[in-house]
Amino acid sequence: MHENSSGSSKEGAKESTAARRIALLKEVPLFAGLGEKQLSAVVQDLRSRDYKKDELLFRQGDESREIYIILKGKVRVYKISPSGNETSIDIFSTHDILGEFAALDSEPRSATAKAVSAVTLLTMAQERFLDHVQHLPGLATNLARLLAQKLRSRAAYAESLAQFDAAGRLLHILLDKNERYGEEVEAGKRYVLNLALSQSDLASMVGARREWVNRILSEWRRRGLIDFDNGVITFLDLPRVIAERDSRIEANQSGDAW
Amino acid sequence: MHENSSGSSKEGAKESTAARRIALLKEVPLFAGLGEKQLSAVVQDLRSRDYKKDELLFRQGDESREIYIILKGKVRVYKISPSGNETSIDIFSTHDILGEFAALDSEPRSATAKAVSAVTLLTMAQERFLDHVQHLPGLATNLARLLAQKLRSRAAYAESLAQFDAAGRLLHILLDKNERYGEEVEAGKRYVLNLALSQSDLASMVGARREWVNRILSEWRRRGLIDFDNGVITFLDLPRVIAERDSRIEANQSGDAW
DNA sequence: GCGACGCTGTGTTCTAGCGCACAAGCCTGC
DNA sequence: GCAGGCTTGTGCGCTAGAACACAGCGTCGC
Repeated sequence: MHENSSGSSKEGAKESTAARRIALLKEVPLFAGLGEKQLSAVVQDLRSRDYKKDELLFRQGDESREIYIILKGKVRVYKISPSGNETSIDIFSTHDILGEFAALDSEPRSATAKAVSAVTLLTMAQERFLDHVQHLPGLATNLARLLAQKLRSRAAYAESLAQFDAAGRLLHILLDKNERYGEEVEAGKRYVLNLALSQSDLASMVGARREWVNRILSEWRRRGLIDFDNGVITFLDLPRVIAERDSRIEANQSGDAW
Repeated sequence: MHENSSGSSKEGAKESTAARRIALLKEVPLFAGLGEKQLSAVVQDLRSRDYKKDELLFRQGDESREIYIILKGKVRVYKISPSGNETSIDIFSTHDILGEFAALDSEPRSATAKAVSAVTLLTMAQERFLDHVQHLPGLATNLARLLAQKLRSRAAYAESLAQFDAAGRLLHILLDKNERYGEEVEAGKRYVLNLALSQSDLASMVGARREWVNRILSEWRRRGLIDFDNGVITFLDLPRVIAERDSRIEANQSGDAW
C-alpha cells in the first residue's frame, strides 16, 4: 500500500514482487507448509505467463517438460485419438498444478492442454522443479499427496465410466466439479458451476455424444433440477440432484444389503 | 526397546536376512538408486507377510494405512458399488507397490485388495513410510515418479473407456497387461498372459457384462487371434492382435486426414 | 449488413450390447 | 457319488444411445 522506501523505485518493486509472489505461493497446496526461506528459493525459478482463450499450453507428444501452476483461469486437458475424437481428461483451475508427469518421468506430453478462458500461470523448468523436490522434503511429500489425490479422483472417474450409464456419468462429473469449483448461491440448495465448457466438451468427458448430453440436460431442466446456459450450469436444488445420482446407483439390491 | 548389541547366534542369522532383503529391495523400482545405508534403514521397518488365495489385504473403507510391496503373486484391487457390482481397478504383481494413497493422504482405503493367488509381500507402517520419504530424497522422487506413471496409465485407461466399444476396451487392457506381465513364447508372435482372472473379473475391468466378454473372446478364438483357458490368455499372433486394436480406432477418417 | 461458423436443440433410424434364461463342465466337500 | 457352487458357453428380446440430418441462433469478421 505504502511506498516502503520510496525513491529509486526499481529495487523496491522487485522486492515487493517477490514478497507478493511468496504470498501467492502460500495459497497453493503444492507449497503448503513451506517456510519463507524455502519459498523464496522456489520463487526465483518461477516465471509468470499469460495465455489467451484457446491458446495451447502444450500439445500431446511435445517434448516440453515444465510444470504449470494456475493462478487464474481454467485449462482443459484432453487427448486426441487417432480417429480424431477428443476426450477431455480433466479441467484445472486456480491453484491446481499440471504438467507434472512429463517433469517427473521425462516422457513426452501425454495430452494437450488448452486455455478455456484467459489464463495466468507460473511455470517452472523441469530441472529446477526436480531439484527443489530433491531438496525440500516438504515439497516432495506435498507432491506425492497431490498425485495420490489426483489418482484417487481418476480412479473414481474411471469407475464411474465403467459402472454408470451416460446420464449417471454426467451427473457424477458435474457434482464432482461442483465440489471443487461450484459457487454457493443459496446454502445447500442453489449452486452455480461455471466450467465454461460446451456441450461437446462435456460429452467428450463422459464418453457420450453431444446430442445425448443435450437431451439429458434438457430433461433435467424440464424436471427443474438444473438450469444451464452458455457453459454455466446452475444446480437449482442440490439435494435433489444428489438424490437423482444416488437413485441411479442403488436401483437393484434391497433384500440382502444387510 | 532396542537390544541391538546383544550378542549370540541370532545376530548372524539376522544379518544375512537383512542382506537378503536389501538385495530384494534393489529390484523394486520404488527403491531404485538408493544406497546400501539407506536401504538398510528401510529394511528395518519392513515386515514380511503371506496371504493365501482369496485372502483380503484390506477392504474398502478400512482405516489401515500400511503400504505393501509385492514380492510374489498377484493382487486384484476392486471397488464395490452401492448396488453391489464389483469394478476391478487394476491388478498388481511382483515389485508393484500398493496402498500408498491411504498412507499419503490418511484417507480410508478407497478400494478392496484381494490376493488372486498365493502372495508374499512386505509391509511398512504409514509413519515409517512417511518418515523415510521425508528423509530420503531419492525415495521421494521415486515415489512421485511411480505415482505419475500410475496416473498416466489410469488416464489412458479412462480414455479407452470413454472412446472404445467393449471389444476395443478389452483388447486395450489385455495388450496393456501383456506388456507388463506377458511371457514371450515365440518372439514377436506368441505371448502368454496369465492374469488368473475369470471372465467376470475381466468384464468388471472393461465395464461390460461377462457374457459379452465371453462372446468377444470366443470370436477372437474362432478367428485364430488368441486362445484362452482358465484365466490364461495366449496371444497366438501379437501383430495381428495389435492390428485388430488399431483397426478399431482408425476406422473413420480417411479423406481429410491430411 | 451479410455470409460463415460454432453452438444448441430435436426428430428419426439403427445397432451394440444389456439382461435375462438356461445348459453344460468342473471343482470341493460331505 | 451326488449336491451345491462357480465358471464357461449360447440364444434371444429389448432398451440406451450412437449416427445422421437439419433448423434456429448468436457472434465474429469483413
